[in-house]
Amino acid sequence: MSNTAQIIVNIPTRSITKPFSYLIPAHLSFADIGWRVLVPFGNRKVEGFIVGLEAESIPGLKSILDVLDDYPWFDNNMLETAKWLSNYYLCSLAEAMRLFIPGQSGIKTQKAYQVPLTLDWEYTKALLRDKPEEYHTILTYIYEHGPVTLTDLAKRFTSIEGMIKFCIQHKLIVTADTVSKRGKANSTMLIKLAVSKEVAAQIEATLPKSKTAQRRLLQALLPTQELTAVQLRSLAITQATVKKLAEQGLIIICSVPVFRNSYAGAQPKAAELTLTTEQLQALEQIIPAINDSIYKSFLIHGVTGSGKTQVYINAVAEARRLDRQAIVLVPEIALTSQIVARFRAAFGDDVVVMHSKLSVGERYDAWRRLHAGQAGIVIGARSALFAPVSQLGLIIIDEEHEFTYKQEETPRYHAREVASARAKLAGATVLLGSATPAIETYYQALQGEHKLLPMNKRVDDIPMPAVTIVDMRQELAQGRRSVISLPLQTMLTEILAKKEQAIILLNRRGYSTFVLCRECGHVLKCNHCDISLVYHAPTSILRCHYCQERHAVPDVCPECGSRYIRYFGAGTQKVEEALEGLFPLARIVRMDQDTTRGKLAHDKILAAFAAGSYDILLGTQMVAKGHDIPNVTAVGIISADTALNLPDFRAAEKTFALLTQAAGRAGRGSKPGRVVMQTYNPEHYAITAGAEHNYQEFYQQELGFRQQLGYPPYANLIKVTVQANDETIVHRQANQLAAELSQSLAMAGTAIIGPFPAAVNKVKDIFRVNILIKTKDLPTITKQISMMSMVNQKNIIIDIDPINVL
DNA sequence: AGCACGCCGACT
DNA sequence: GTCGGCGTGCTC
Repeated sequence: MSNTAQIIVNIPTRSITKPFSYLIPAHLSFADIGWRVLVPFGNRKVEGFIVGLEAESIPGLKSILDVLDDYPWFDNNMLETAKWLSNYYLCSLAEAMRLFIPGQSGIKTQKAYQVPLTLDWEYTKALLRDKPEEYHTILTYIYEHGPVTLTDLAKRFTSIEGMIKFCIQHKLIVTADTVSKRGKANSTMLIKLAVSKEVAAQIEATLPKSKTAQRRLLQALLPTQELTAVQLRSLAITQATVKKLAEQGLIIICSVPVFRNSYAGAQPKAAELTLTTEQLQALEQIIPAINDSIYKSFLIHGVTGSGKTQVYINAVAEARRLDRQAIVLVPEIALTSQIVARFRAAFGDDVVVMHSKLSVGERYDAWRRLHAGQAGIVIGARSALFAPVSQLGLIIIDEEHEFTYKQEETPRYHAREVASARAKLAGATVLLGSATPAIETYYQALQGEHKLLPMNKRVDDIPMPAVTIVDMRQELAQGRRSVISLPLQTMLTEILAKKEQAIILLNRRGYSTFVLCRECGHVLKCNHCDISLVYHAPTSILRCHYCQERHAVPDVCPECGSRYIRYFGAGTQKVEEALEGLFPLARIVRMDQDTTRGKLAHDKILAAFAAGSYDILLGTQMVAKGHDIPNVTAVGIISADTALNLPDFRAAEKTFALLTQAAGRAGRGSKPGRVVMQTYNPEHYAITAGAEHNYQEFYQQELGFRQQLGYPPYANLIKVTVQANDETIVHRQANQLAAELSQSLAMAGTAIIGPFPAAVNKVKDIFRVNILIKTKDLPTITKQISMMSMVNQKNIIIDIDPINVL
């Protein structure tokens, strides 16, 4: 008999790594590995996850207080995935397991106090003699009302802090936190016939005429043998009648969970599409793999508009046919309503959509539907990867190169890596899709880690748009200083005349990107961050895009007192102004973080644009994603090298992906598309290859660069960031750490680079210094690091496979 | 994460 | 001589 459980307590800290042992009380003897429980921990009650059982009991153990669900939350696959994650990304098992819990924890704890039963009131009176009257009043209140929450006390009395502290110190009150389970299931009544149809019919016939309600209920039950609460209400049958029949043993009253579903409503099945040859060829490879139930990974390298979504849908249909579940990851749910709509059209209520706007309750319901097998497909951002699907058959990652798949807070996992780990453990298929695969992914595909499935043709053989590169240095040489070059202006004039539409991309919001004093060269910077302030025109205010702080525009330069303060660099607002000047009759709509505050703002703007209410859509990278508007025949890229100038090794990759994606928006209908790219680096391979839609060319160039500098895929990176609010301390600590690392990680194929200050040296008054580790043997190095004391230091961030090294 | 224990500065 | 600062260590 195992009566002891090993439990990971759900506390968000790296310093608790080992499980704790608790007794399993007799009434909870069913509790097994994977269950979520409530345990006493110190003087608190916390959530815990059972990860092991052992037979012998150690004396003095505390007991599990309760279970949090009526089934084990973690199955073996989820537990093993969490272990893998904690091991690979150097986080605690608790931090990894929390990812699988909606809202990170299944309980809500409220601080509460009560008076101990053994309290000596005479002694207390003496103790409180020279204290304010309030002390006694509050103590009496706590005594009379049992455990009283801190919020309740704060509402009723003023300045309770000192009193609480005093009482705890003298043991007049003790903490007795109140714990409530989160995301309780809503349930509804369901009544079932407890006897056979024949018997019921017989009884119904013999019932006295006066019992009309009971007879009606039995009659109603005869055809289906069960009725829901809603049906009972429509039959006007009361609770009393139901109770009567239940007492006679004719019916059973059950409670069944109901699920909140903000996407409810059956959708019509989409018409079967005729697949292209390339789609069929891809599916010929994918479908057998799903049937095999052995891990296999595919990379669909498909140009924009080649019909990847249809391949996803058919693959998911196959998994569902085999009664296996599918996880579909998209970079950002708000920007991908089209793919969600297509899945819902094809699979109706079998689809569960996860997004950040769902309440914790809705999230719980979605999770429960998946767990109960009531839904088989989950679509969402990277967190959907942790859905409780027990029959995992397929994981799809759309636009796999997107940086949003990397979580930028601990645990700093990459969805692609976790997907492959979870799929390996489940014997599932992974399907990655992109027009511009990440260099690492494509490299792995060529090494045979992913089966490569090329899709080079657009659906209906629509040609790729023709791209013109405009050298902005030449524009300037010809005396043109506008942010809109002559070729771009010409293109826009032409398409406006034809009543076609255009998208303009500029990866910077605001009006101007920096504000400079022409007298002394001083650039206005944020007080809390080491970054220049951005001028926002409509409000005439300077804003920091890192800490969001607003500053008034100074009349004179704070350095030299000069009045020559000028705005430089173009943001979306400035381009909007320029476009309005050039095309006063054109209807222009701007889409960036500043205009998409609301819940469905993206969708609204895109829908209005798609419906033809605007001629030009202008915005940041969000205009380049997830839509398909046939009347868009022109795309203008104001500054193709915005991302290129970042001092990061992925700058070229990011630029190439964005250019390709933006260009792909043009000419999706019957009319051919055109693209104008403005740049100061017209000969850079990210730009030239982007203009030619030539991934291979870009890949070869970029791979050479990566090899030369020993960057991924030729080595793995680990970024160690030291943070502190004192610049000298940060540097001292970083230097010390770098020395320590060079010593303990000294081996061939591993190099320590830095410390060097982060590109934005200070954010919100915190200084950051990075140390970069390059290694060809990641498992050994992570193991070494995991034994160092720095893994427990909270001002040190360890980022395995960082997405940037800034 | 909390919370207690513990060792050094400014106050009745 | 005490109140209180936050460094260190523990929680089954």
